[in-house]
Amino acid sequence: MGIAKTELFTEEQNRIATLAKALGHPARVAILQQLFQLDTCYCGDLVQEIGLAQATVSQHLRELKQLGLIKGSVEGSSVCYCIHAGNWAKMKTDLHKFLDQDIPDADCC
Amino acid sequence: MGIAKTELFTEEQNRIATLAKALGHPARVAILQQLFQLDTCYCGDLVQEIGLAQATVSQHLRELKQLGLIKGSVEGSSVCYCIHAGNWAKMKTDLHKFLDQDIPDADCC
DNA sequence: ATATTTAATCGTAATATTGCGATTAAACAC
DNA sequence: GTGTTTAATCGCAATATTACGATTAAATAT
Repeated sequence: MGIAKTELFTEEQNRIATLAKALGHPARVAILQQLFQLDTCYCGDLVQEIGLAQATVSQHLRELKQLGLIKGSVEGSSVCYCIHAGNWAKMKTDLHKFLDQDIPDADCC
Repeated sequence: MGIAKTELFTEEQNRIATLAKALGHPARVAILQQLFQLDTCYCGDLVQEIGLAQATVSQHLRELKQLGLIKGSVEGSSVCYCIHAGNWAKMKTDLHKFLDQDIPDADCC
C-alpha cells in the first residue's frame, strides 16, 4: 500500500536504504557535487545552479540536512551550506561495507 | 509536480541517482544481501526470507533486474537469481567516485 | 520606519512508489 | 489429459515524493 514495511528488515538494511534514498534524486546529487566543488555554498547560489524553484531546492536541502549529510549556518541574510564531513564519512563506511561484499562464485545462474 | 526533471542534470548525476534509488528500499537491500549470502537464490526462497507478498518481491526483483544489478535464469518451474558481477562492479565504481570525493577544508560553516 | 533580499515553510497538484490480491502462463507431477 | 507449483503480470488502493506559487520571518538597506 505504498508504506514501506521497515519493521520487516534489519537496522542495517533500513539504514543503507535510507542513505541510498537520500542520494536517489539528481537534484540532491547535484547539490552535493556543488558543495564538493565549493564555488557555491550559499543557498541562493545553489538555487541558481540547480535550476529548480527556490522552494524545491530548499526542500532537498532540508532532506540532506535532516539525514546529517550537510550542515548550514546563517550568515547575515543568507545561509551557507557545506558537507558534514563526519557524517559523510560514516555514510561512506556503511555504504562501502554493503557495496564491497564478495560476490559468491557459485554463479548459479 | 512530482516529476523528476532529469533534463536539468548531467548524465552522471542522473546515473548516480538512479543507482542509489535502486538501493533506496530495504526490501531490495535485503534481496541483495541474500544473494550475497547465497543460501537462498531461488525466487521462492527469497519471498520466504523477505516476508513480503510474492507479487511485491517479484516487483522489486524486476527493478533490480532492469537496472542490471541481478540476473535470473529459469530452472524448471523456478527461477534462480544472482548478482550480476560485472554490472555490480560498474555501479561500485560510479558510486565510489561520488562518495570518495575530497571534502573541501574551507569549512565555510 | 519602510522597502528589499534571503531562505524556510505552507498548501496543494501531479506523479511515483509500495504493496497485495487476483490472474496468468509455463513447467512439472500424476 | 487434469491438478499443482512457481513466478510474472495486471489492476488497484494507500502512501510518498517532487515541484512550485504564495506566504512568512529575519536580516539588511534606504
